[in-house]
Amino acid sequence: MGSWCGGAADVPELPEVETTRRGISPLVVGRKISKVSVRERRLRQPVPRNIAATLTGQILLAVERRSKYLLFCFDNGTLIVHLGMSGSLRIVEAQTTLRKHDHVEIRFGDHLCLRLHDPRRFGLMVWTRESPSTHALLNHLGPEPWDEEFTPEYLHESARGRKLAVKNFIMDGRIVVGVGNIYASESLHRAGIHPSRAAGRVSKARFRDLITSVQAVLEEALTVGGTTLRDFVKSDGEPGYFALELKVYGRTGDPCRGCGAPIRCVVIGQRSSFYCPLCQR
DNA sequence: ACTGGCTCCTGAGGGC
DNA sequence: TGCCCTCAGGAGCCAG
Repeated sequence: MGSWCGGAADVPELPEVETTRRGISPLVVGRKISKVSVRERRLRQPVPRNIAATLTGQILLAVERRSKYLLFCFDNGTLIVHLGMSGSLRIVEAQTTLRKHDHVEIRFGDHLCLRLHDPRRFGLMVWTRESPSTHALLNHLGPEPWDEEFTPEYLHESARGRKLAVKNFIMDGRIVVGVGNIYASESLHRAGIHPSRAAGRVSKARFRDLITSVQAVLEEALTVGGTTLRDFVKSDGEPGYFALELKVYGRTGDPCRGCGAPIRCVVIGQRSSFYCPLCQR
C-alpha cells in the first residue's frame, strides 16, 4: 500500500448494507420481538423514546432495503435504520457481553439479539407509520443502481449544464442511490472518467460506461460480501465489512493496475478522490 | 436552481 | 511510552 490519503475502508456502503440485510433476515424475519433496550439514543436523529413500547410484541414481517436504509417492516409501520459511517448490525446470543457503542438491542424470542453498534453515532433508527417511500428520509431519493430508469439518457439529461464534478454528481442520492465515496472513485476509474470532470461535460456514451461500471463494482462487492455472511452470527469480532480489490481507492502513489502510472489523490467536495491521471479523462 | 461549506462524532495515526 | 492534534466520512441543512 502506498501513502494513505484519508478514507476509511470500513464505511458501510450499499453492498455492505445489502449484505447485512441478507445476513440478518433469515434469522429474525417471522420472529416476535420480546424486548428492546436503548442504551444510547443520541444518534444522527434521536432514537424515539417510545421505541420499546412500539416494537415489543410485534412480529418482524420483512427486512427490506432502500438506498443505504434498512427497513424493518411490521404490521403497523416500519423501523428505518441507517448505519452512517461506523454502524453495524449483528445477531448474537442474548447473554453475549455488550460492547462499548452497542446502542440498541432488539431481542427476538428468548435467545436472539439484534444489536446496533455505532461508535460515531452517524447512524439512525426511527419509526414511521407511513409508507417508507413517502418518509422525509427517503422521498427524495433517486433510482437504485439496478433500476430500469437508471439509464444513460437519464444521467445525461440530469447532468445537462451542471458544472458539479461528476464524482459528486453520482454520489448525490437524488441522482442515484448507493454510490458512496469508495465506489464512486472505483466506478469512475473503471469507466475512464476523471472525477473532477464537470457532470454536464460527460457524454451519453460515457455515462453508459459509468452505469455499467457502477453496477459491476457494486455487484463485485456484493459477491465478496456473500462470503462473509457467516460473520453476522458470530458473537465476537466485526461483521466483516469487505474490501474487494480496490483499483484506486487508498492507493495514492501506487501504480495504476491498468497503465502503471502513480495513482493520485485529490479532494473534491471535502472528500478524498483517487484516480489515474492517464486512464481517466 | 446550483453549489459549496458546515455539522454531527469517535478513533486512528502522526509528530514530538 | 504517551499525549495532543488533525482528520476522515453519510447526508441533511443552509447560505450565497
